[in-house]
Amino acid sequence: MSRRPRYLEVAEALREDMRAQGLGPGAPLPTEAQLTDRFRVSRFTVREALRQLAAEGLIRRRRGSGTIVAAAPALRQALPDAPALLQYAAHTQFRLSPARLEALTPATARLLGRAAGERWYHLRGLRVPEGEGEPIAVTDVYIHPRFGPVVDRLASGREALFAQLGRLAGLEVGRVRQEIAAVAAGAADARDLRIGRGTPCLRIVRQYFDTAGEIAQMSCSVHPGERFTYIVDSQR
Amino acid sequence: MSRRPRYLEVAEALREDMRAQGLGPGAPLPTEAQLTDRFRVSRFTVREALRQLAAEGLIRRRRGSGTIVAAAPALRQALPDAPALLQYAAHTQFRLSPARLEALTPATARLLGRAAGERWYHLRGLRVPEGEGEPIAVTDVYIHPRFGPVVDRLASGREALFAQLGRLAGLEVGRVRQEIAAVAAGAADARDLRIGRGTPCLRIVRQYFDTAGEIAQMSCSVHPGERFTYIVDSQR
DNA sequence: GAGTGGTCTAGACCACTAA
DNA sequence: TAGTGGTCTAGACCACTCT
Repeated sequence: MSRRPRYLEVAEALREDMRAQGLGPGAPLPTEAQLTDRFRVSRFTVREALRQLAAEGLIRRRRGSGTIVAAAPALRQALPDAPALLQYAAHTQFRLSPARLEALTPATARLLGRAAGERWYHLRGLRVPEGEGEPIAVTDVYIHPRFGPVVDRLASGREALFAQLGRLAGLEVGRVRQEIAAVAAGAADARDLRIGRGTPCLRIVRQYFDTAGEIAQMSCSVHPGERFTYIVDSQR
Repeated sequence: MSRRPRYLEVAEALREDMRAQGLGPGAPLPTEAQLTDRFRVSRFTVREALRQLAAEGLIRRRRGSGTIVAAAPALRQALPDAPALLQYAAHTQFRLSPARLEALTPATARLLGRAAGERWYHLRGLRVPEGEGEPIAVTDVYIHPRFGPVVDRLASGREALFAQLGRLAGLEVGRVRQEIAAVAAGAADARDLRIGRGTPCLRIVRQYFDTAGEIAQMSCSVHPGERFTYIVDSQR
């Protein structure tokens, strides 16, 4: 068996197919039987691959009817508990600007619930799908000055910034507070996201605290409404 | 084969186990081998059940190590009923239209993740501040037909519909799934909320399940962005 | 080394959809 | 009625964790 699970390779091949052939919403995908033939794998493996794509919101499946490309290829984020939060970067990349120590402007301070003039490391990042596609989010990240020794080693890529901070500075996440609102895209965000000004967006402001209760990082993400859906699943 | 998939029954039995035995975070669950013996099913069925629980965030699995109860999402305290979740609910009222049994339109069915043509009781409500002020949300509520005997006794007021259903029909909420997105206000919603068409809004689609895992109620709320913010506070 | 969960095969029957 | 995806069985080998 190869190092990478077969079903992930099949999923990747299907993603590439949809991209290359420019399949739009509603376009049919091959049936499971056709895929087992094409990839020379069992139905189990094909179904695992399709399950993966369905979980990503890329396809929809209906018994008796078939598999089609989903209406809105939106990224879906599930489960707001911290571990899942760190993992949702799975099929996306985060492109970072260099970090700079800056004073919070009054508007930013109000948004983040801090005092204006506080100094934080600030960087701006764009989250894009692996391969190709429209940006999914633009994020302003603020990192507490006590992490100064490691901020220059934060890298673009798949790993979440908070996970990198944990690895580099031995930080453990304790609590995450999120504030979700609908806003109209501003000028800078609209440009970076390649959308029109005023497009409805989800704005998610997060505050990360370590296990001692000290605030460590804050971020403000803006997601175009049609490219992102936030899902919470809770049990009593 | 029974009408209800075997793996859902296994999942439900395991949920009941965790509840009855009061298993806390980190407590080990039986191994897959033990569960195949106990329930007399194949490993596939056991794994589907465990996959279900993992997707709900109830358990965590690690190869070589075993399956344990997951750290509880801190969200849970906020979820028992909608008013506790929505901070403003204490000072608002909910004005209802009468419930009518209707077939889901294709668009609504897609939004709610159901099949078009399914028949549900439908009512539309407007949440307004006590005293005076602009509406805070407009909500379409869908109630499962099995509650037919009590839907006419649902009343406008401060008590959440789900709480009323619980009181009138002896229903207990088991799981709540919420899907949050940013959308532009449509014509009908804009009129009811007295905002302009295209105004950014938070759309929250909720699915309520009873303790047996059966879906009981669904709702779709639309909040003008500047009148509503959704806050999640999660603790590990 | 023993035991765990992760991946995978080759079958089978079923519920549902669409022609 | 033919074909789809959903469920399920009985096996197998593997990567990983713990002791």
